[in-house]
Amino acid sequence: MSTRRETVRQALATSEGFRSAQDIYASLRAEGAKVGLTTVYRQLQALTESGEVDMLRTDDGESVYRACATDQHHHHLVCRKCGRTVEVEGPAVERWAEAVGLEHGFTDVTHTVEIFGTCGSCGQP
Amino acid sequence: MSTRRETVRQALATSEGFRSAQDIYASLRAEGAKVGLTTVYRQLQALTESGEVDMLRTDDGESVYRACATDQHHHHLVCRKCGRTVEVEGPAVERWAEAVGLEHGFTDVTHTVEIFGTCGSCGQP
DNA sequence: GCGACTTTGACAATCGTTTTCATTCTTGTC
DNA sequence: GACAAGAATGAAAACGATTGTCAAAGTCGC
Ligand SMILES: [Zn+2]
Ligand SMILES: [Zn+2]
Ligand SMILES: [Zn+2]
Ligand SMILES: [Zn+2]
Repeated sequence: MSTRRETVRQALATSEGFRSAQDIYASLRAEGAKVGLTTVYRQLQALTESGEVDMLRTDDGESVYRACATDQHHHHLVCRKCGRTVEVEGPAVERWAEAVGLEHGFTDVTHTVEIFGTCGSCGQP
Repeated sequence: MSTRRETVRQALATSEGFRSAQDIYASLRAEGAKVGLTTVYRQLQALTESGEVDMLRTDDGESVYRACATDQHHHHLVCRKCGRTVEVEGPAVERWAEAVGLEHGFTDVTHTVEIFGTCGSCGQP
């Protein structure tokens, strides 16, 4: 459908880690794509809502996006320095979160789980 | 030391759930306290750094603060509607996160885990 | 009281994100 | 093709939480 959607999708597809909207916008412009910042935001939002793209917030409140390989529920192990990201699953955590919610009488239980660290490449001084 | 620190501490102590800086500032002003927004931010930052107060980000990017009962590492089960919050611990999750990090060669592994839901009181229409 | 140092808070500045709205495509119809 | 109606686009303005600035006010030791 939208050619802009494809442009943004492509930018994410060729990225290893999570990237911010501004970041994506800048690199798209750098490579000559004619696209506006507003549209990048809109497409990212649409892609996120459709589940094609994962979004999370960095420590400083910026939203960052990533096109993950799997479309199943999963979490991330993210390198604080280079952004390298590994998709991880943890059935035990899923069950634990659900159980904790029910145990306290909560319904519609969801959770956010992210793991941060310094990856092997970035760890060597 | 600072009387302002105590004011903010008190505002948090009498709150059940997480509250934003602006929110705290507004209610302090409402009850006649003479304090500036900048100072509320500063005190919250100091309290957070000292570990007395927990901070997390809401879906819409706002930072919210809470004076938790325990000073040990823990996570939260938060009601989406009324904000009621339960402090929860999950040794298994701690180990899992650490293991996932090491398994992929990551060091200085940390994690964020929050559980959201609708509490019993808010669930009944 | 006085100087040195710290704390405070009104205000301006920052910055990611969202709104606005006029212009530019698309698409369906004649 | 021409043309109207609707959707998509993006430049610029608006927004809102947070942070920086800096002069005034408070604290402390003397
Ligand atoms: Zn790395
Ligand atoms: Zn999960
Ligand atoms: Zn509730
Ligand atoms: Zn933990």
